[in-house]
Amino acid sequence: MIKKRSHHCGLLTKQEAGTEVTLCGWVAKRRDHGGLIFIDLRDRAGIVQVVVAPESAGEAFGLAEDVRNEYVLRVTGNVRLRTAETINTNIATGEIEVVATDLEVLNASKTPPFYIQDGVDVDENVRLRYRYLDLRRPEMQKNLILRHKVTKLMRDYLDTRDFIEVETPMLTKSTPEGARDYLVPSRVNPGKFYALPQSPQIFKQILMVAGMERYFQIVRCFRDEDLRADRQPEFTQLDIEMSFVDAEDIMEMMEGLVAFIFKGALGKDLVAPFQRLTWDEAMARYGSDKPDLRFDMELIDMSAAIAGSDFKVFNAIVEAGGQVKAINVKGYGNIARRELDGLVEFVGIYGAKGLAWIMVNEDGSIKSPIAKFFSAEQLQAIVQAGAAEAGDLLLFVADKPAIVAQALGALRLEMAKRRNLIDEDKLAFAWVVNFPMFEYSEEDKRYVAMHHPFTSPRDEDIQYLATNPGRVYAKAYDMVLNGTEIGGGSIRIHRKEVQKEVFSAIGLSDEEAKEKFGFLMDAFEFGAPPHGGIAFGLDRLIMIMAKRPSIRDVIAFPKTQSATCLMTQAPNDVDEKQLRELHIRTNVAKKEHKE
RNA sequence: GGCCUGGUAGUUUAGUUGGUUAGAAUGCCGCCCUGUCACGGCGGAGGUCGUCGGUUCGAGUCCGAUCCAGGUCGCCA
Repeated sequence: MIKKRSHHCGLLTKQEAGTEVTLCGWVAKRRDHGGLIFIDLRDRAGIVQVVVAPESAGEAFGLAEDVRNEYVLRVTGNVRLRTAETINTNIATGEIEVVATDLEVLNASKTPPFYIQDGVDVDENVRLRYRYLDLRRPEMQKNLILRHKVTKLMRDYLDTRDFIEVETPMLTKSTPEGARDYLVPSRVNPGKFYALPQSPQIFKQILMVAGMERYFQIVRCFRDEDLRADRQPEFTQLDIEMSFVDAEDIMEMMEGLVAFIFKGALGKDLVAPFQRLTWDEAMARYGSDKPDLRFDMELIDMSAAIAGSDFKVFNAIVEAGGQVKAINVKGYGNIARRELDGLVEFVGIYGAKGLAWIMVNEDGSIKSPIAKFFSAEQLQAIVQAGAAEAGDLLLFVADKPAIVAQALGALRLEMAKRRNLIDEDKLAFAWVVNFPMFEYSEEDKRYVAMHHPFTSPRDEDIQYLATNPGRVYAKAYDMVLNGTEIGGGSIRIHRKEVQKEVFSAIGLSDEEAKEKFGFLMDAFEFGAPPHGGIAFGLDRLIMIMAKRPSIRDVIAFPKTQSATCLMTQAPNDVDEKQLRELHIRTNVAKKEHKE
């Protein structure tokens, strides 16, 4: 007799012993002893052992003999306590088993290309092609469930604080400033294109003008740029905007949100407020605007210690406005020469032309190819500045400040990994505040907005907008967790004059500004409230919470590094007819690539 | 666009200075097995060595090109 599912496999306990249950799930494993068959049956909740024996199961036994991995079964049977010798402590339901009385094969399955279990080491090609099997693995299901929990907690937290979730358009206007847009041709407007949003930035600001006061949206965003472990062409943001607040109000609200999420989803208590670092300080001490604060190894400025030496290389760089900085890799004075050569190459990736080193031997003597350029006193000063003790290794980069920061910042992370200094259980939150408003683009020969051009300059810096954009700092803040930027936002400009000055500072003429953002400028003339907000990268946040190395593991159907989907084969060729309707002709030779 | 790593049975992989029939584990198939949970025993099938071209008497191995995946620099307001 066919019965409806009564329980989940993974949730059965000793409580159910002696009762009849009906389970539905997939065959994780079959162990056939000839006259007795064990089936590990798996559903979303977990695994339970089903025992099929001729004396209790009758005709079900015959069916069980032909069952294979990943067959879909419905099993009715009686829950029984296992005898002491047969208890399996490795699974949650190991103290019980289900003695089948009836079994129905709901569907057969081909032999899967890989094991449906955790910790499998399978090529990403195969995992992505058979994503539905990859997602059937418990750890992947756990990731998606965690993601669901987090977005629910976000909605709960924001709802109780009077935020309104509003949807903004997916088909919107291209704004070439910033990342490349994904474009969508318009059939009814020949030759014209929509852009998929890089973020709902302008819409959420307009929602503030509209008087929503507190807005949020869990929203897909699109950027047509190269992919990374933590970058996908479509990704999800928790987008937030508030009126009548300052930066502190927003940061405080977001600390509360993050604490609520970590408590609710992982049971972890966070200590707020988080550490605050100015951008200048973060760059100086860690060489990064998203420092990993789970370990120390700060960058040390050696300019004073090396002053007056005979080392022409260092002197020339300092005279040209450069820096000499170092990190102290504790206890690594015994590094192999070969590895040291590798480090020179490593910093080269980031534009550093060299890497100098000083080892402090166990007897306190110095070993270094640059030691000869310094007097004994100078060497002593360098060792002291670097707080180097016997057995330590000092690594120096001398270059323009940006390159020193980049190279030494990356080297700091690399050495921490090699020295195993990173506590994977640690959660190091911080705010990086006071970003520069602009950075100079060598490529475009002009200043560009570091955050985005709607970010408000600090009040005291507005006076320099026209004369010296380089010294203007912004009311911008990033939330950093374990060296990853998980959120970034700012107080916005709500006055038209200031917005105009900012546009002009980045070389945007009145006409261009009007053409690109005229509707925003117009809106600002109708009582725009002071406002600000933030956007969190949901994928990155979940990635860290799930302790995964890539956001691909927390996105159900991610793209490969070349932005394709191995399961659906997107993107693909389309019919001539479709292109004609869209008034589009490509200049790519047919069948030139891809098969 | 640059640099780096990898591509060998379904899967994970070994493969030496180029040399006979490309080896293992696991999975799969068949037979046996009533307390296993990485079940066990016996037997078996399964490979265009990513693709194309070149060097060579001979290429999984060397060279060139190319495709795919991953990492990374640039890029990502």
